[in-house]
Amino acid sequence: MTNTVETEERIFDAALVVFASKGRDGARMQEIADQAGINKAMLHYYFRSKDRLYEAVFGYVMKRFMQAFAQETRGATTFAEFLRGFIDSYIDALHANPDVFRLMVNENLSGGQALGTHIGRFKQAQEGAPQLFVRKIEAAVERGDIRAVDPWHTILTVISSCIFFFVSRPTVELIHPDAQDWDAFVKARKQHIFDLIYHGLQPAGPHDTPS
Amino acid sequence: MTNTVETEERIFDAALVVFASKGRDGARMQEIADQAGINKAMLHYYFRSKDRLYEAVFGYVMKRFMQAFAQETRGATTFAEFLRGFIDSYIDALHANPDVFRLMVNENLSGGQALGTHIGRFKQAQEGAPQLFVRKIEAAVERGDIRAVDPWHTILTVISSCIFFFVSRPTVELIHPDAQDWDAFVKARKQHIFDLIYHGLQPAGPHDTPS
DNA sequence: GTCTATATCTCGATAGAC
DNA sequence: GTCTATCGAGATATAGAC
Repeated sequence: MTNTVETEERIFDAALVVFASKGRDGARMQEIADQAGINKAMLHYYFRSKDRLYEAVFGYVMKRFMQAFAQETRGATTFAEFLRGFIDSYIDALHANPDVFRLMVNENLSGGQALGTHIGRFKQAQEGAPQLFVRKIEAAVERGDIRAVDPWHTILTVISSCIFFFVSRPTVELIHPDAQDWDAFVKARKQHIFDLIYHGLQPAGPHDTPS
Repeated sequence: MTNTVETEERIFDAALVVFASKGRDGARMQEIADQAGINKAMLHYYFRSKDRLYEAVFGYVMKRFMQAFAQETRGATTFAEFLRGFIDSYIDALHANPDVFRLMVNENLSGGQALGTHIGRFKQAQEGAPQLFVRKIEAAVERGDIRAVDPWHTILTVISSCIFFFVSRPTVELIHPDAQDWDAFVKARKQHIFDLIYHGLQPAGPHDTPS
């Protein structure tokens, strides 16, 4: 009777949070219902089963994951601008919706069987796939802007540096001195990652670093 | 009657694998028993409950995690040697026992409440803690061997680069062209991480990179 | 569409024979 | 110490009133 779309979204958002934290098997339907502020029976009314709910949420996660790659960095003229734009928008996406990426990691930890279906489109996606990043690096190498590095390993290192501290946030907050103010920490981390990677890619010899 | 130590170890190893994959709540005692090749009742005979079994396994994981930091790199004279030694031994530890680190990540994803107990010793551990790494960086900065960087962010970036590809192995194998031969990939990744980070830390101006 | 009540099954844990 | 059998709590899922 009441707004059906809104309830479905509430369920969906709640499910994302719980699945991201506990995983497909560890999640409890009751906890999802509580988090959504509705009754347990509604979960089955909107999504038939726990598995179907998970599949729906995971499909959304894969879409967001691909979009995070495709963030608009085409305005960039120099490689430095491109790299900064990529890191900034990728971390912004993580900061705005960390559970999207936590769920991806959780799925990987438990074997990643749900990946198979979605990863196909991922590989052949026109723009926005890792291929875009790889081509940018290869072009910059040819131009002599950066050293000759393996582009696949490079993108993996960038992604790792961007995602991992969100995934292990509890440990980071316990160990890292500055992580109490999380927003400030995230901002500082953006700067650090760009700075370190950009320097790491510079050709040997004298060079300046963009701010 | 038969070798009690061996059975306990079998259970322990099996529990590590299953907990690392499914997490504390997602893991099933039946699956652990199957993996260990023994009966379900034995789990409760050796460890009273699922929670106690988890605590035992997680305590072991924390110990190994700390030890991975403390890998012997004191023979290193130059900063380059130290960095390479750290990356190599850290990735070796991961390669030999990936589930140790997967469980750590899983615990973090589900809130990391089990961390509190163990992280205390971790912070005040004499040698082998991140502090060792941080001091090495600070010393190298003072000597002018490397640029002035935030040591905490730097170690976090190194650790991220070393751990993350193990954690998301299923995705990496699907996307990354060279990851089919995992052992070779791990070896190549060691080299890449050292190369990129080391260059990233070099002072601006002419410099050579150790092989 | 939303709730209560309940059916059905799975899982953690125990009892007891050997 | 190791197994089989089973109990009881808690989970998913459904039925049915409103």
